[in-house]
Parts: sequence; structure tokens; C-alpha cells
Amino acid sequence: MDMIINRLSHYADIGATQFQTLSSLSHRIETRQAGEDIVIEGEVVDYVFIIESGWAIRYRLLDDGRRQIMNFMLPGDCFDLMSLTKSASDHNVSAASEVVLRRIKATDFFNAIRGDSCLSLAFWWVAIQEEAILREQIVRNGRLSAKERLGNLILELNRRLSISTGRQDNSVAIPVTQNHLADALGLSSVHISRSMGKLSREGYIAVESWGIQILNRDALAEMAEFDDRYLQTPKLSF
Amino acid sequence: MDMIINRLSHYADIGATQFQTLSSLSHRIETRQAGEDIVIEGEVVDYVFIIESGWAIRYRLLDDGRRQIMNFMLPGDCFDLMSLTKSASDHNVSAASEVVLRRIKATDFFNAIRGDSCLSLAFWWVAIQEEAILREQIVRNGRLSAKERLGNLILELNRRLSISTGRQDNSVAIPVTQNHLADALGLSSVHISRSMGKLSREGYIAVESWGIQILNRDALAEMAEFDDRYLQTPKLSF
DNA sequence: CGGCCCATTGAGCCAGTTCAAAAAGGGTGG
DNA sequence: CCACCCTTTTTGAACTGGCTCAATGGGCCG
Repeated sequence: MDMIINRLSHYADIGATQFQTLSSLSHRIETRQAGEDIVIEGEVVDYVFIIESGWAIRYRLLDDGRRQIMNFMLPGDCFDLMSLTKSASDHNVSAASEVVLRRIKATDFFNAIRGDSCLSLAFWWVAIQEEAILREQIVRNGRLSAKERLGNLILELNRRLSISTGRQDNSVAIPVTQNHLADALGLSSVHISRSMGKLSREGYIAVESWGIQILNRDALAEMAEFDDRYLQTPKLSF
Repeated sequence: MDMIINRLSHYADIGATQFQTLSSLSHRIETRQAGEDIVIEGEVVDYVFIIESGWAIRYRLLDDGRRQIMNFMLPGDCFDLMSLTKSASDHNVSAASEVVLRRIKATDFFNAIRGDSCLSLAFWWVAIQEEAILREQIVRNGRLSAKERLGNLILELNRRLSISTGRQDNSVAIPVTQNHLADALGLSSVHISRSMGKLSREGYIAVESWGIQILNRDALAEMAEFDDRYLQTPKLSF
């Protein structure tokens, strides 16, 4: 709950009232082990999920088993805001690490939001940012080299995590395998390992067992063509 | 105007009232030559644009000149529905062929929509579909081979065009260069030419000067892993 | 007819892949 | 605390899809 509140506070003036509205929504807390499904392709979803901890992935499987991860969903992210329309999902969502979710009936959620223009605005921003993240993924995978892609993704994850924890720091604890990174970046896991080594040898990052330490953010950002403007969302009011 | 109405009719029961509401919105019709900008990165946009004819592209340029096209915008498409938030655009939009646009003040547009639940629903669907198209682009460019990517894109364009013209047919008139296709698919233009030749030699398509004729849709769809469910949006009401 | 833009073709190259094997963790049960 | 197993990461070697560079060909317009 903290995570999502931190995020929303970036977009609008969230106060005790809004906190109250959100936390009083009837919900269920559920845990999924790494690899377990959350939403299956074709399923009609009428829930909104908020990730409390762990990382989830949104992905598609091709006929021959190839997998493309569209994006990572981190603590404080919510989906599917589009579920109001009760349409069949065209992709899967599953837990990439152990994940704890808050599950809220879509109708309840939207009724609560509708009544509070401040919350509406904040979730409107959430949707805009989600789309910006998708666009960024297209650019990353379309025109960057392996080293650039990985560096760029590391910076995005760091930035997003720091928004929802509210703490700026230079590390990214990565609870998923290199295979996940590979399927997100359109590369092979072997090449992720090699690129990780290269970024490390060149002094951009330090690779630890729990994740990554960013050693030289500016140099990394420049090399990886990372510009975090797409994650910055000025606070405005209606 | 026909195009957008055709599209919206797929999502909700658009009638004379809605047509009236949309067409009475004060607007300007503008023409852009191929290559001219429509929205520049960093600019704050407070207009909603509807494409009347021609194709536009949404893209990003990297420091060294590499370009990634995020998606093509076809007649009947509208952008930026997100402009209500008055934030700086994180990408460019420009005309890929000669384009005729209808430009509407964002506030007017949203006020008109707000008052009509049927139109609200229809534009809500437009936004959902836009996001689905972005996700599809990620899968295409992330995990498909050149031949598959091109085939897949051809089918998407055909499908989208047939929704807005209201006429199902097996051709795609392509008003943009192979360079545009290359920058959309994350390939080189040379390789687009080769892949086009291959698709043609293998009997999937016929390449004409004005565009492409789809000769064997089913085989092409299977080969290119194309499943048009993401473009289908059941008609529902609130 | 000449110029320009775009598409096509050929040849060589390279980033990233595949396959395979070894090394490093990280539980779990005895 | 050790022994074992299973998953993940790392490394090596050979291969290949798509790239680059460069030349040729076609269409269209003035």
C-alpha cells in the first residue's frame, strides 16, 4: 500500500482522505510463487491488481515457445486499469518472483475513483505513464545494441523503483533471472550474461548476487541513450 | 470524418447525435507534406488530432541519428487522447506521407465527450486499442524474424485500415517508403527489400507499385504469428 | 532528357545466436 | 555441517541473420 501511495503522490496531492478511500476498498491479498499465472490470455478480468511486493511480467508466448515480455510490473504498479471494459486479455501476466498482490473488484475500484477527482487524476497519470513505458520499450528493443538495452533497462527499473519506494538510491535489487531480462530485451540469456559482464568490466555497474549497483549513472545514461523524462510526470490539478 | 466514425461504430452504438456532436466541434483542417512535423518532442500539446487521410508516424530519434518508429497512425486514428494532462510530449509525430488532419482544442474535445456516455465509451476503446497496438509492436520486434515481422505488420495495417474504411479487402496501399517500414520494424531498409522479395517469391503477397496485395492471408497469418484478436473490440455498453 | 529519390542486388562482415559444458549458488534432508 | 540436486550463470566455439557499403536499376517530375 505504501508503494502505490508514494507513486500517486508524485502525480497529485494525495492526502489522508484519499489514503482512506483506497485502503478501505474491499480487497483480497494473495501470494503467487515465481512462475505462477495471475492473468491468462483470453480470460476476462474484472479485477484491478496492485502489486505489493515482488515483480510480475506481462508477456506473450508464440507457437514455438518463444516468449516476449512486454514489461515488468513492480511494487506499486497496478493493472489492469483497462479492465472496466470486461474484454478478454490478449496476453498473460505471471509472477516473475514471489509476488504479493492486492486484488480489488473493478467496479468497486472505479466507483471509488470516480468520486474523487484527485484520485482520478493520479490514476490517469498512471495510465499515461504505463503507455510511455511501453513506447520506451519499443525504442529500446528496436534500435539499441545489447549493451545499450541492458543499461537502459537497468536505469528504467532503478528510476521506477525509486519513485515507489520514495528513496533515491543507486542500486536495483533484481528478483528475476537473466532469462527474464533476455525475454524482455529480445536477446538470448547467454548474451545477457555477456553484456552484464561487459557493463561491469567497463565500470558502469557492479554485479552482486542480489542485483546491481549503479557506479556511474551519468556515463551509463549517456551510453545507453537513457533520458528519464518519460517517467517524470509533473504534478498538476484539474 | 467517415473514417473515425466507422472506427467508433465498432466500439459503441454511434448514431446521428454522436456524429452531430463530433462534427460540430470547432476545428481546423490542416495539411502536412511528407516529412513535416506535427508534434515535436518537448512540446506541450493541447490539441487532439484526427487523421483524415495519409499516414503519420510517432517516433524517437537517438543521438546518433538512429530512428525508431513506435507506430503508424492511419486515417481515422486520433492522438493525443492523453493531451488533457498538458504534459510535454516525449516523442515526435510527423507526416510519413502527405497527411490531412483535423485539429481540435483538447478542452473542447473532452467537454464534448464527457457529456455523451456513448462517445466516452467509444474513445475509451480507442485508447485501449492504441495500447494493444503498442504491445503488439513489442512482441513483433522482440521475437520475430525479419520475414515474420514484415508479414505481421502488413496484416496489422490491412486489418486496421479495413476497420476504418468499413471495407474488407486484401490489399494495403502503402504511402510510405521502405525506410519507414525499416525504422518501425527495427531493421535496415535493405533487409526490408529482401524480405519483401522473399514474401512475394513464396506466394504470400504480391508487391505492386502502390502497395501490397495479400494473396494467402491464412498462410501469411500463420507464418507471421499474427492473431488479430488484439484489434477486435467487442461492442458493449456501460 | 536529366536529376533525384527509392528500391534492388551483391559481397563481405559482425553482433548476437545456438549448442554444449563447466562453474557457482542455494535449498533440503540426513 | 555435509552431500546432493536443481537452477542459474558463465564461458567457449562455431554459426548465421541481418547489417553495411557500394553499385545498379526504375519511376517520376521538371
